[in-house]
Amino acid sequence: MQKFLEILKEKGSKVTRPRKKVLSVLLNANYPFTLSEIYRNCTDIDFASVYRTVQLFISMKIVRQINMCDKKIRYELIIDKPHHHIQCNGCGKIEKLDICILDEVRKLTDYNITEHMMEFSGLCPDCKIK
Amino acid sequence: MQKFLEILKEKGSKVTRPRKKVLSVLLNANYPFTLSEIYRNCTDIDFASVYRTVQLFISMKIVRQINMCDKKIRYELIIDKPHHHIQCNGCGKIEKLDICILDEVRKLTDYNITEHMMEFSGLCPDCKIK
DNA sequence: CTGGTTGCAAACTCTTTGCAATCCT
DNA sequence: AGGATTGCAAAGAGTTTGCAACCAG
Repeated sequence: MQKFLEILKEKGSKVTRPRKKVLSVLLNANYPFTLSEIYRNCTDIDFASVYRTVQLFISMKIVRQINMCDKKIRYELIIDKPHHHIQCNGCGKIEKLDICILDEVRKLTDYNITEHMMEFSGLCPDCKIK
Repeated sequence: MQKFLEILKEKGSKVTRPRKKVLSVLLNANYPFTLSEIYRNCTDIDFASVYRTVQLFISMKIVRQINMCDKKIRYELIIDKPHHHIQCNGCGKIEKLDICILDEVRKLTDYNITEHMMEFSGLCPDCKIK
Protein backbone atom coordinates (compact mmCIF):
# COMPACT_ATOMS: atom_id res chain seq x y z
CA MET A 1 0.00 0.00 0.00
CA GLN A 2 2.61 2.48 1.12
CA LYS A 3 4.77 1.66 -1.88
CA PHE A 4 1.96 2.58 -4.25
CA LEU A 5 1.16 5.80 -2.44
CA GLU A 6 4.80 6.79 -2.84
CA ILE A 7 4.52 6.29 -6.60
CA LEU A 8 1.50 8.60 -6.61
CA LYS A 9 3.38 11.34 -4.78
CA GLU A 10 6.51 10.94 -6.88
CA LYS A 11 4.52 11.50 -10.03
CA GLY A 12 2.90 14.61 -8.60
CA SER A 13 -0.54 13.16 -7.91
CA LYS A 14 -2.42 13.62 -4.70
CA VAL A 15 -3.19 10.89 -2.20
CA THR A 16 -6.94 11.09 -1.86
CA ARG A 17 -9.69 9.05 -0.23
CA PRO A 18 -10.94 7.50 -3.51
CA ARG A 19 -7.44 6.54 -4.58
CA LYS A 20 -6.60 4.93 -1.24
CA LYS A 21 -9.89 3.05 -1.32
CA VAL A 22 -9.42 1.70 -4.87
CA LEU A 23 -5.90 0.67 -3.96
CA SER A 24 -7.02 -1.24 -0.88
CA VAL A 25 -9.78 -2.98 -2.83
CA LEU A 26 -7.26 -4.13 -5.42
CA LEU A 27 -4.84 -5.22 -2.72
CA ASN A 28 -7.50 -7.42 -1.15
CA ALA A 29 -8.77 -8.85 -4.44
CA ASN A 30 -7.48 -12.34 -4.97
CA TYR A 31 -8.29 -12.30 -8.65
CA PRO A 32 -8.53 -9.54 -11.27
CA PHE A 33 -11.63 -7.40 -10.67
CA THR A 34 -13.83 -5.76 -13.28
CA LEU A 35 -14.50 -2.03 -12.95
CA SER A 36 -17.89 -2.66 -11.40
CA GLU A 37 -16.47 -5.18 -8.97
CA ILE A 38 -14.01 -2.53 -7.83
CA TYR A 39 -16.82 0.03 -7.67
CA ARG A 40 -19.09 -2.26 -5.66
CA ASN A 41 -16.35 -2.62 -3.07
CA CYS A 42 -15.71 1.13 -2.85
CA THR A 43 -18.52 2.45 -0.71
CA ASP A 44 -19.20 6.17 -1.06
CA ILE A 45 -16.96 6.57 -4.08
CA ASP A 46 -18.52 7.70 -7.32
CA PHE A 47 -18.21 5.40 -10.32
CA ALA A 48 -16.49 8.11 -12.36
CA SER A 49 -13.82 8.48 -9.70
CA VAL A 50 -13.21 4.75 -9.62
CA TYR A 51 -12.98 4.83 -13.40
CA ARG A 52 -10.53 7.73 -13.46
CA THR A 53 -8.47 6.29 -10.65
CA VAL A 54 -8.04 2.99 -12.47
CA GLN A 55 -7.03 4.84 -15.65
CA LEU A 56 -4.53 6.85 -13.63
CA PHE A 57 -3.11 3.71 -12.04
CA ILE A 58 -2.72 2.11 -15.47
CA SER A 59 -0.82 5.13 -16.76
CA MET A 60 1.44 4.92 -13.71
CA LYS A 61 2.01 1.20 -14.19
CA ILE A 62 0.44 0.45 -10.82
CA VAL A 63 -2.31 -1.58 -12.44
CA ARG A 64 -2.50 -3.77 -15.51
CA GLN A 65 -5.47 -4.72 -17.61
CA ILE A 66 -6.44 -8.36 -18.07
CA ASN A 67 -8.82 -9.88 -20.60
CA MET A 68 -10.14 -13.24 -19.59
CA CYS A 69 -12.30 -15.73 -21.44
CA ASP A 70 -15.53 -14.20 -20.13
CA LYS A 71 -14.70 -11.14 -22.31
CA LYS A 72 -14.84 -8.78 -19.35
CA ILE A 73 -11.99 -6.34 -18.88
CA ARG A 74 -10.38 -6.86 -15.50
CA TYR A 75 -7.69 -5.11 -13.54
CA GLU A 76 -4.97 -6.25 -11.20
CA LEU A 77 -2.19 -4.58 -9.27
CA ILE A 78 1.27 -5.02 -10.71
CA ILE A 79 2.86 -6.68 -7.72
CA ASP A 80 4.48 -9.71 -9.25
CA LYS A 81 5.78 -10.52 -12.69
CA PRO A 82 3.34 -10.85 -15.58
CA HIS A 83 1.40 -14.08 -15.57
CA HIS A 84 -1.70 -15.62 -17.07
CA HIS A 85 -4.88 -17.09 -15.64
CA ILE A 86 -7.13 -20.10 -15.75
CA GLN A 87 -10.70 -19.79 -14.60
CA CYS A 88 -12.99 -22.62 -13.52
CA ASN A 89 -16.48 -22.38 -14.99
CA GLY A 90 -17.74 -24.65 -12.23
CA CYS A 91 -16.69 -23.03 -8.98
CA GLY A 92 -15.53 -19.75 -10.50
CA LYS A 93 -12.06 -19.78 -9.02
CA ILE A 94 -9.28 -18.02 -10.91
CA GLU A 95 -5.71 -19.30 -10.65
CA LYS A 96 -2.45 -17.88 -11.86
CA LEU A 97 -0.59 -19.81 -14.53
CA ASP A 98 3.16 -20.10 -14.43
CA ILE A 99 3.66 -20.80 -18.10
CA CYS A 100 4.07 -18.59 -21.17
CA ILE A 101 4.79 -18.94 -24.83
CA LEU A 102 5.94 -15.40 -25.54
CA ASP A 103 9.54 -16.24 -26.33
CA GLU A 104 8.54 -18.96 -28.77
CA VAL A 105 6.20 -16.57 -30.57
CA ARG A 106 8.94 -13.95 -30.69
CA LYS A 107 11.30 -16.40 -32.32
CA LEU A 108 8.67 -17.75 -34.68
CA THR A 109 7.40 -14.40 -35.92
CA ASP A 110 10.35 -12.05 -35.42
CA TYR A 111 7.82 -9.46 -34.16
CA ASN A 112 8.68 -6.93 -31.51
CA ILE A 113 5.80 -8.06 -29.30
CA THR A 114 4.54 -5.40 -26.91
CA GLU A 115 1.28 -6.93 -25.74
CA HIS A 116 -0.13 -10.39 -25.40
CA MET A 117 -2.89 -12.29 -23.65
CA MET A 118 -3.22 -15.95 -22.88
CA GLU A 119 -6.23 -16.91 -20.85
CA PHE A 120 -7.90 -20.25 -20.27
CA SER A 121 -11.16 -21.48 -18.85
CA GLY A 122 -12.78 -24.84 -18.20
CA LEU A 123 -13.39 -27.16 -15.30
CA CYS A 124 -10.88 -27.56 -12.53
CA PRO A 125 -9.87 -31.06 -11.34
CA ASP A 126 -12.47 -30.95 -8.54
CA CYS A 127 -15.38 -29.71 -10.65
CA LYS A 128 -14.77 -31.98 -13.63
CA ILE A 129 -15.42 -35.19 -11.67
CA LYS A 130 -18.73 -33.97 -10.25
CA MET B 1 -20.52 -20.63 -49.17
CA GLN B 2 -22.76 -23.49 -50.25
CA LYS B 3 -21.54 -25.64 -47.37
CA PHE B 4 -22.65 -23.03 -44.84
CA LEU B 5 -26.03 -22.53 -46.48
CA GLU B 6 -26.59 -26.27 -46.16
CA ILE B 7 -25.95 -26.06 -42.42
CA LEU B 8 -28.57 -23.31 -42.19
CA LYS B 9 -31.17 -25.42 -43.94
CA GLU B 10 -30.34 -28.57 -42.00
CA LYS B 11 -30.95 -26.73 -38.77
CA GLY B 12 -34.30 -25.42 -40.00
CA SER B 13 -33.26 -21.83 -40.61
CA LYS B 14 -34.09 -19.91 -43.76
CA VAL B 15 -31.56 -18.75 -46.31
CA THR B 16 -32.20 -15.02 -46.52
CA ARG B 17 -30.56 -12.03 -48.12
CA PRO B 18 -29.00 -10.73 -44.87
CA ARG B 19 -27.60 -14.15 -44.01
CA LYS B 20 -26.09 -14.67 -47.42
CA LYS B 21 -24.57 -11.21 -47.30
CA VAL B 22 -23.01 -11.64 -43.83
CA LEU B 23 -21.63 -14.98 -44.94
CA SER B 24 -20.02 -13.55 -48.03
CA VAL B 25 -18.49 -10.68 -46.07
CA LEU B 26 -16.95 -13.14 -43.63
CA LEU B 27 -15.73 -15.33 -46.48
CA ASN B 28 -13.93 -12.38 -48.04
CA ALA B 29 -12.49 -11.05 -44.76
CA ASN B 30 -8.85 -11.94 -44.44
CA TYR B 31 -8.80 -11.30 -40.73
CA PRO B 32 -11.43 -11.47 -37.97
CA PHE B 33 -13.93 -8.61 -38.35
CA THR B 34 -15.68 -6.72 -35.58
CA LEU B 35 -19.47 -6.47 -35.72
CA SER B 36 -19.30 -2.97 -37.15
CA GLU B 37 -16.76 -4.00 -39.75
CA ILE B 38 -19.17 -6.69 -40.86
CA TYR B 39 -22.03 -4.19 -40.80
CA ARG B 40 -20.09 -1.61 -42.81
CA ASN B 41 -19.56 -4.21 -45.52
CA CYS B 42 -23.22 -5.25 -45.62
CA THR B 43 -24.94 -2.51 -47.59
CA ASP B 44 -28.69 -2.27 -47.05
CA ILE B 45 -28.69 -4.66 -44.10
CA ASP B 46 -29.84 -3.37 -40.73
CA PHE B 47 -27.37 -3.52 -37.86
CA ALA B 48 -29.77 -5.60 -35.77
CA SER B 49 -29.98 -8.20 -38.53
CA VAL B 50 -26.20 -8.40 -38.79
CA TYR B 51 -26.07 -8.76 -35.03
CA ARG B 52 -28.69 -11.52 -34.92
CA THR B 53 -27.16 -13.30 -37.88
CA VAL B 54 -23.76 -13.43 -36.25
CA GLN B 55 -25.31 -14.73 -33.01
CA LEU B 56 -27.13 -17.38 -35.03
CA PHE B 57 -23.94 -18.39 -36.83
CA ILE B 58 -22.14 -18.72 -33.50
CA SER B 59 -24.86 -20.99 -32.14
CA MET B 60 -24.55 -23.11 -35.29
CA LYS B 61 -20.76 -23.27 -35.01
CA ILE B 62 -20.37 -21.51 -38.35
CA VAL B 63 -18.58 -18.58 -36.71
CA ARG B 64 -16.27 -18.28 -33.73
CA GLN B 65 -15.57 -15.28 -31.56
CA ILE B 66 -12.03 -13.93 -31.21
CA ASN B 67 -10.69 -11.50 -28.63
CA MET B 68 -7.59 -9.75 -29.73
CA CYS B 69 -5.24 -7.37 -27.92
CA ASP B 70 -7.18 -4.30 -29.04
CA LYS B 71 -10.04 -5.52 -26.76
CA LYS B 72 -12.51 -5.58 -29.61
CA ILE B 73 -14.63 -8.69 -30.10
CA ARG B 74 -14.09 -10.09 -33.56
CA TYR B 75 -15.64 -12.90 -35.55
CA GLU B 76 -14.29 -15.37 -38.07
CA LEU B 77 -15.74 -18.26 -40.03
CA ILE B 78 -14.83 -21.69 -38.76
CA ILE B 79 -13.17 -22.94 -41.89
CA ASP B 80 -9.87 -24.22 -40.61
CA LYS B 81 -8.68 -25.55 -37.29
CA PRO B 82 -8.50 -23.20 -34.29
CA HIS B 83 -5.53 -20.87 -34.39
CA HIS B 84 -4.28 -17.68 -32.79
CA HIS B 85 -3.32 -14.27 -34.12
CA ILE B 86 -0.63 -11.65 -34.04
CA GLN B 87 -1.46 -8.09 -34.97
CA CYS B 88 0.99 -5.39 -36.06
CA ASN B 89 0.40 -2.05 -34.39
CA GLY B 90 2.33 -0.37 -37.17
CA CYS B 91 0.66 -1.45 -40.40
CA GLY B 92 -2.35 -3.11 -38.79
CA LYS B 93 -1.97 -6.48 -40.45
CA ILE B 94 -3.23 -9.55 -38.65
CA GLU B 95 -1.54 -12.91 -39.16
CA LYS B 96 -2.45 -16.39 -38.06
CA LEU B 97 -0.16 -18.11 -35.60
CA ASP B 98 0.60 -21.76 -35.94
CA ILE B 99 1.55 -22.37 -32.34
CA CYS B 100 -0.41 -23.19 -29.21
CA ILE B 101 0.24 -24.05 -25.61
CA LEU B 102 -3.07 -25.68 -24.79
CA ASP B 103 -1.72 -29.19 -24.25
CA GLU B 104 0.98 -27.97 -21.91
CA VAL B 105 -1.58 -26.06 -19.84
CA ARG B 106 -3.82 -29.12 -19.74
CA LYS B 107 -0.98 -31.21 -18.39
CA LEU B 108 0.14 -28.57 -15.95
CA THR B 109 -3.26 -27.81 -14.47
CA ASP B 110 -5.26 -30.99 -15.02
CA TYR B 111 -8.21 -28.77 -16.00
CA ASN B 112 -10.76 -29.79 -18.56
CA ILE B 113 -10.14 -26.69 -20.67
CA THR B 114 -13.06 -25.66 -22.85
CA GLU B 115 -12.03 -22.18 -23.91
CA HIS B 116 -8.81 -20.32 -24.36
CA MET B 117 -7.37 -17.27 -26.03
CA MET B 118 -3.82 -16.42 -26.97
CA GLU B 119 -3.38 -13.21 -28.85
CA PHE B 120 -0.32 -11.09 -29.50
CA SER B 121 0.41 -7.62 -30.80
CA GLY B 122 3.48 -5.57 -31.50
CA LEU B 123 5.55 -4.49 -34.48
CA CYS B 124 6.09 -6.80 -37.42
CA PRO B 125 9.62 -7.28 -38.82
CA ASP B 126 9.01 -4.57 -41.46
CA CYS B 127 7.55 -1.96 -39.13
CA LYS B 128 10.02 -2.43 -36.32
CA ILE B 129 13.00 -1.26 -38.38
CA LYS B 130 11.30 1.93 -39.56
C1' DC C 1 -50.23 -19.25 -46.51
C1' DT C 2 -47.60 -18.86 -42.35
C1' DG C 3 -43.98 -18.98 -39.12
C1' DG C 4 -39.38 -17.39 -39.25
C1' DT C 5 -36.94 -13.14 -40.23
C1' DT C 6 -36.17 -8.26 -40.97
C1' DG C 7 -36.00 -3.24 -40.15
C1' DC C 8 -36.96 0.29 -37.18
C1' DA C 9 -36.89 2.36 -32.92
C1' DA C 10 -36.04 2.24 -28.43
C1' DA C 11 -34.07 0.25 -24.24
C1' DC C 12 -29.92 -1.25 -21.93
C1' DT C 13 -25.26 -1.52 -20.40
C1' DC C 14 -20.86 0.10 -20.16
C1' DT C 15 -17.63 3.78 -20.78
C1' DT C 16 -16.26 8.52 -20.94
C1' DT C 17 -16.46 13.61 -20.17
C1' DG C 18 -17.71 18.70 -18.68
C1' DC C 19 -18.10 21.40 -14.88
C1' DA C 20 -18.92 23.45 -10.40
C1' DA C 21 -17.88 22.22 -5.70
C1' DT C 22 -14.46 20.24 -2.76
C1' DC C 23 -10.18 18.50 -1.08
C1' DC C 24 -4.97 17.86 -0.64
C1' DT C 25 -0.55 19.93 -0.03
C1' DA D 1 -4.61 29.69 -1.45
C1' DG D 2 -4.79 27.32 -5.60
C1' DG D 3 -4.52 23.68 -8.61
C1' DA D 4 -5.77 18.81 -8.62
C1' DT D 5 -9.58 15.86 -7.83
C1' DT D 6 -14.32 14.54 -6.93
C1' DG D 7 -19.31 13.84 -7.57
C1' DC D 8 -23.03 14.53 -10.35
C1' DA D 9 -25.29 14.38 -14.44
C1' DA D 10 -25.33 13.72 -18.98
C1' DA D 11 -23.27 12.27 -23.37
C1' DG D 12 -21.30 8.48 -26.18
C1' DA D 13 -20.54 3.95 -27.84
C1' DG D 14 -21.79 -0.67 -28.24
C1' DT D 15 -25.19 -4.24 -27.52
C1' DT D 16 -29.74 -6.19 -27.20
C1' DT D 17 -34.86 -6.52 -27.73
C1' DG D 18 -40.11 -5.80 -28.93
C1' DC D 19 -42.99 -5.57 -32.55
C1' DA D 20 -45.39 -4.86 -36.88
C1' DA D 21 -44.33 -5.67 -41.69
C1' DC D 22 -42.26 -8.84 -44.83
C1' DC D 23 -40.50 -12.90 -47.13
C1' DA D 24 -38.73 -17.85 -47.96
C1' DG D 25 -40.35 -22.35 -48.26
